[in-house]
Amino acid sequence: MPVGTSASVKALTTDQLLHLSPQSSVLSPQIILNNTYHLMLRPGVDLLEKLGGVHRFMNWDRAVLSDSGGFQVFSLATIRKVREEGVDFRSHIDGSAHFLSPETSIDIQSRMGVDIAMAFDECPAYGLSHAEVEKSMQLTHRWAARSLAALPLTRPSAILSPQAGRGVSSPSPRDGGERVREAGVRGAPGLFGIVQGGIFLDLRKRSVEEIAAMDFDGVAIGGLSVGEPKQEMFDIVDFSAPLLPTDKPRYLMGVGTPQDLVNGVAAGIDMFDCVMPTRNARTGSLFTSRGKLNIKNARFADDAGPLDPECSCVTCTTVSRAYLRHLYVNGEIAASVYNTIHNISFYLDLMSKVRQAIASNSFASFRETFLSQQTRETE
RNA sequence: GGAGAGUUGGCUGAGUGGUUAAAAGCAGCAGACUGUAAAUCUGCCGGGCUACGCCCUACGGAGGUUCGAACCCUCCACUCUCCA
Repeated sequence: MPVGTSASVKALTTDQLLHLSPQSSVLSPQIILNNTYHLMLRPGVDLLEKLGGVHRFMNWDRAVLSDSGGFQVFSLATIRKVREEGVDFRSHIDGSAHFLSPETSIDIQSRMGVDIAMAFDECPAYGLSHAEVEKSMQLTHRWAARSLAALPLTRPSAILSPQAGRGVSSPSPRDGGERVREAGVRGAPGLFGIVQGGIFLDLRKRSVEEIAAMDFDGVAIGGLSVGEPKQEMFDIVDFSAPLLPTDKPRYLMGVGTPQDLVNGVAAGIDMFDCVMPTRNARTGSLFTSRGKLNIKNARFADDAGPLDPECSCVTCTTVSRAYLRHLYVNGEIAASVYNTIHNISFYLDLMSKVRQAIASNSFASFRETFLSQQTRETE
């Protein structure tokens, strides 16, 4: 899932995002991420609802998953106070006071009209003690139950998308049975629970059990890639993923590098989101079939070849490395556009290949080949 | 013709006796980026070494004062401004 925090995959128009490649339909994202925290502060949920929800707002007919704001409250480190009811915090934009709780977060996500909402969780910092993480995890569990209870049973009135009906599958009937996703109409969002527990395996196990027992549409592993060593992250993923329900999507939040995705899939993960492809694109770090490269390097100054000969995106099929370097070095806006188009394409292409490999029962060898290619020195 | 200001490392530009191989910015060369306060941040950036230290060359040129000069003095060269 490309990340589009403020209802925008940075550097790209919605149309550009839909047309990353003139040739390949694979290179076209089916879902993007939005962020409750950022959108509630600006432009505000009232406005978004009034304007028909995020889909209509950004002219995006495909799926949207919204982060609940829990992670931002943790990572922005502005003045905040976590209590049982929710979190008091100050806007990083103007310092104004705000409050997020399971109820308010779900309300906002529903009114934004997203397809998948995330439970409101607390993301503990790396380095906290077992006792501290346990306390935080238990709060996340209580908040998970409240998030689920806060989900509207009737679909939001203002959210009608012209070509919708592509929401998440698995319409597990709930009490009341009114949360039915009607064809052509965006219903209430699906809701994913989030597993926490820091780097402690016993806590992760308990968290998986608690979250899996609730009536979520999918389960996410949260609280990772927050500064812990990579090995520690994968110890948690390798341990937790197999414990997750087999009949629900599994989402590893905030991860990661191309290698991380492949390793995550190996562990049993279905979904990922990460700012890496888009942010790195804007800082000149590009992913290719032969490993990562920095387009500003002098060695690309006269390189007339395509960025990645194996890629069919707009960037790789129309301009040279030399031109991309020139744009970057000159600070041209087009550099961010071309680079973002490519990096997202690379990630989408990678996941497409992963799906094919799984379908043809050859994922293990695919993984081995891919990891060796990526670690090879870029020419 | 007269009066004044200036010449600093690739560029712009601080510095006016020692802590100056010389601020800062730019350019250049690398690196980082993992549920996006990021078109951002970090490092290197005269040369050479048997490098956590030493040597050489450097603030227009030449000479001088001084224990010590980019900084003070003399002459020369060049640039700019103003007045006739």
